Amino acid sequence: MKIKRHHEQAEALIRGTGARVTAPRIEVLAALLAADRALTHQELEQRVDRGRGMDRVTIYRVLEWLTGQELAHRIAGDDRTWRFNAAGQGHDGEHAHFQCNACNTVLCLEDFSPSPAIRLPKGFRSQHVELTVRGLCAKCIPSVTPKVGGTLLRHRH
Amino acid sequence: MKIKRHHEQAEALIRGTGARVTAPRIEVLAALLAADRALTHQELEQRVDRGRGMDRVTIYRVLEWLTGQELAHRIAGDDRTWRFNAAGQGHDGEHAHFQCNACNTVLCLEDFSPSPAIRLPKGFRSQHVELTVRGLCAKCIPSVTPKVGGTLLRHRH
DNA sequence: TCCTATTTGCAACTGAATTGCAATAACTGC
DNA sequence: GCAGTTATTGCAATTCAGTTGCAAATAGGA
Repeated sequence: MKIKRHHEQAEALIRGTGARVTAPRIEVLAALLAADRALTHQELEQRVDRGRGMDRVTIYRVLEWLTGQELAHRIAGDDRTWRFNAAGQGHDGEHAHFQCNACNTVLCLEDFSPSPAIRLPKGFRSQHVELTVRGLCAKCIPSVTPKVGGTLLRHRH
Repeated sequence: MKIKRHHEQAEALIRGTGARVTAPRIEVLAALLAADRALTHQELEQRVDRGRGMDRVTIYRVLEWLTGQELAHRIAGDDRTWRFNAAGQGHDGEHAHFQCNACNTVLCLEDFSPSPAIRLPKGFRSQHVELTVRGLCAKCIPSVTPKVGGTLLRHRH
């Protein structure tokens, strides 16, 4: 059973940090591990709040903690809400994100090739390069595709 | 006088859209044109609110309008606040952004070379590619540089 | 100068995220 | 296994960016 495995994996990862192993931490991380895309706090609340009444704030704090432990990534989307993603699933290091312009779904893409050389202003230091592709996901294309075809959607910046 | 020129330029740009030429629109756009980096709503409020009592909401609405007219870009930073940038200053089309991990300053970088080929999942469509470099700006490097040197700062994702 | 649709100002509201503090429960050592 | 300590959690209140509704003001055409 898959769900079970994610719980176990989550527990192991958390235990590995040396910090306390608690139900909220396990459940939140397991939910992230089980997801095939980045989840918002709200989505996590729904997936985790079954049975047990876990507080909203606890989820926020767990996510903050997971991010600090590098067990999760926090992604800033275009709609002012954070999205989270389990780390260590082949998505370590530099990688790109995709965000759908219609439903705002975010997911991680393959690691991308050495970033094109970008010239920074004098005295600046680069620490991390992020590449975000915006567009339409498979689910949303039908809903915006024109009847005849050919029209290009205008995009936001 | 530089400031004056930005006002005139702003007025011309706005007039060019065919819509009404109003003081708030001119002042906000002029402030964006005068800036060497992307400005938050708050920063704009400070720069524009001199003398005249321009409402917060008006600035929001002007920015929304400018963005719609493609006279400005809206950039999602890592701190849940929008930043705005006058368009048409050689920063049209695909370009990269830099955001400082310490002070959150955002600025536009040179247009970047054809985006590295990213494989999207089946059925997805790409509309816009964004590249963001995170790191430290010239002003913030002194404040975080270790005494002896060599330590690498851990970076957020 | 007058008219009308577009903009602006004001006030109230939303929704995500944060903070303070008391209550709870993991781990430690016995 | 049990008590003690300290990290976590739950709850309530708060912040902060951004949004909405509506009446008052005003740009630009007649």
